[in-house]
Amino acid sequence: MTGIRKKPRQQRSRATWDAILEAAAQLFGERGYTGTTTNKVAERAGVSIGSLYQYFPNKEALLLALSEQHMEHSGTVLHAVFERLEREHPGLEETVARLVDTTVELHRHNPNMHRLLFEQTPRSPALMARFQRLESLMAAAVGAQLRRLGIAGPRPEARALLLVQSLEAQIHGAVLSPPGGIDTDTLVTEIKALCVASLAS
Amino acid sequence: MTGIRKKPRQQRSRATWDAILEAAAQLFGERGYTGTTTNKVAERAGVSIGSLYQYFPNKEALLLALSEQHMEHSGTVLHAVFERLEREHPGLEETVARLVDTTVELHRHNPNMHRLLFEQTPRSPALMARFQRLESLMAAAVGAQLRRLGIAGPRPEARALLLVQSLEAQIHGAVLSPPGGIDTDTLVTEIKALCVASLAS
DNA sequence: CTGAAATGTGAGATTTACTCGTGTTTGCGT
DNA sequence: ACGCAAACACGAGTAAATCTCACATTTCAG
Repeated sequence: MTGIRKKPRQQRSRATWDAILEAAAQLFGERGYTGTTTNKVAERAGVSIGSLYQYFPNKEALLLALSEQHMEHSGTVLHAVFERLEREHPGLEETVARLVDTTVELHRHNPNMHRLLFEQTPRSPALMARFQRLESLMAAAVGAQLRRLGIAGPRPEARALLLVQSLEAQIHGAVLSPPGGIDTDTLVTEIKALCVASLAS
Repeated sequence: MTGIRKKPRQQRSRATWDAILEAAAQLFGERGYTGTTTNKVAERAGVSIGSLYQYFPNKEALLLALSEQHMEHSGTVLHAVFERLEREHPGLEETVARLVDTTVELHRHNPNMHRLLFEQTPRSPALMARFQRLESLMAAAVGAQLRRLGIAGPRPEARALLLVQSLEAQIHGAVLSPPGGIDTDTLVTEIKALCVASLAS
């Protein structure tokens, strides 16, 4: 049901594993999740359908593996930003700006994958669990920044979690569903302003 | 592709129409969207599979019809709240409190339907369009409140839209995915506080 | 070289969304 | 009351997709 059926032990199988995921990423991006069939994924990857099911127990497992890669990347990038914040101790405005800007970049970098994971996909419990885990990590890091800036308030964890959820939703909307009449940059500026205002007691 | 294939003209057919949607709501709630089959929906509704497809051109149409009902209800409730705000002109804090509380109630009222529409479902273009339309209406109404309170800022539409997205995400998370260690009421209180702070210039 | 484990194969079993030809009920003009 | 056209209901059957399984091929340690 979840994740991977068998881990590759030889390079040969690692290659087919990669080929399958690469083909899945391409086809999901081109035709959407429901629009791609496992047979077509196997075909484009140049392997038999049997090989696909040797490594991924079902279609959703392909999506989960892709989400794993994507979230790992996002986690790494954000981790670097938080480390730099710990080193340089910038003020509130600069801190918010850096976090918002990198999150915007993460959304801009591969919009298809983002749309795939957060819009076109039936969010299974497994996928939701992965997402919430990343959200928790982010909230913890944001909470640390709030404490550093002395604006953690009476409930640091709650405040941090809400900020993470808010920014995620706002940035996702601003980058991926640019609404009529307002351009993305305007929205990003306003996002930063609102966030700073809500914290500057 | 979209919506309804044939509108009922006799009471008899109206009854089967209702039975089908009721069965769909139950099964979607119990087994999720991908976990329920149209055949099972027809079976539980006590009608033949042919009858189902007489009224709903495909599986997704069931979901769309359900979302229609749900959003119509939400729209009505929120419309009433905004009308009352126009009449009574409460201050910022009270305005935010009323909007947050009713949104929380809407989420609490039928969590399964909410989860269904916003988590378990592949968000088709049709569904996304409906959702964004509701979001736009909300943003317009919130914008009017901001102007009334004299806190619209330089870009009222942008600010209103961001507030709507933020509140939706935060409340959705607080009510439907109560995170470990923090209870819903604490989160709701903090949501109001953050929202008011971000607007009290 | 050899055998066992790992990897690869693809026909087909199973499931599911959806169609279509046919039968039944309802409303209505006469 | 009668008949008839339109609305409604039916369910076996079709096409297409997911996933299995019995067997073939490759790799590699000893």
